Amino acid sequence: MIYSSELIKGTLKTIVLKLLEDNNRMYGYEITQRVKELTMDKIQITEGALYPTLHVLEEDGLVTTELEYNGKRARKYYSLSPEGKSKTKEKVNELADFMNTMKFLLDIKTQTA
Amino acid sequence: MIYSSELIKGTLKTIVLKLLEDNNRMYGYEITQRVKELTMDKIQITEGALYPTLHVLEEDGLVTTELEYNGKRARKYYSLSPEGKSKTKEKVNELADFMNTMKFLLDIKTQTA
DNA sequence: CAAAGATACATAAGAATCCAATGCATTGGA
DNA sequence: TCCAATGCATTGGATTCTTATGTATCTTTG
Repeated sequence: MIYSSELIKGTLKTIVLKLLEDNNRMYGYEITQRVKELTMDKIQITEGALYPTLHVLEEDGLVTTELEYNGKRARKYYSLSPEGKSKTKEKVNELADFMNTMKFLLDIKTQTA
Repeated sequence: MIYSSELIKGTLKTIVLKLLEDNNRMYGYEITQRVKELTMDKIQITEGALYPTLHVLEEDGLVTTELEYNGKRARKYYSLSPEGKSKTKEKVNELADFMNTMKFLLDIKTQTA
């Protein structure tokens, strides 16, 4: 099963921030592969979605970047800034809370009609 | 806490379908109030989001409608069609699975670097 | 050694979805 | 009598993702 794309909306930024929190620094392609691997192919982040998101995170000062080379192959490493770290905690907490709320909604069987 | 709007995206349709499954039939305003009440004001569905969603569900044949009057006050009741019922199970299962995946992602603390 | 696939960055046009604002009308209570 | 709540709905705009495309390098395989 691959999740319908609408489900991914709104969670991408939080996923990226969380991965960066856990891994110190990562580059774009690595993020797509890591997510694919961790979710057993259920979530496949496309590059067209990821790169704009990373750029926004950078503009907002939540991540810093370092460009490095493996031979001639460029890699742009992303790391959380101090603001990024606190923002990550916020976003992760919010998403965890949201999921609890959703779980509650989905579990409801009967209603006072 | 009110969830940032991005989080609601992608889950609205499933929430509405699930509520209709549990309650047999509901009208628009009732849905907004029920969600607000069930989530302790954390999820507030705006009418500009709800009505287009309901109309799409109707176009897709997932819900049927009945217009009724309380005095002169019109109420449009929505009910699941047979397709709507099976679609609801699909969507709820998908969302439950997605939430498990997200929970897994958010719980990860250390990574093989 | 040539070709194909994987790695690695990026942008652009369009679709989808939600938000904020607005509008109209009715009902109930202060 | 007036305001808040109820109840429907639409519109313009913003945000966010998808699909498609582009460039280039590295690695593996026939």
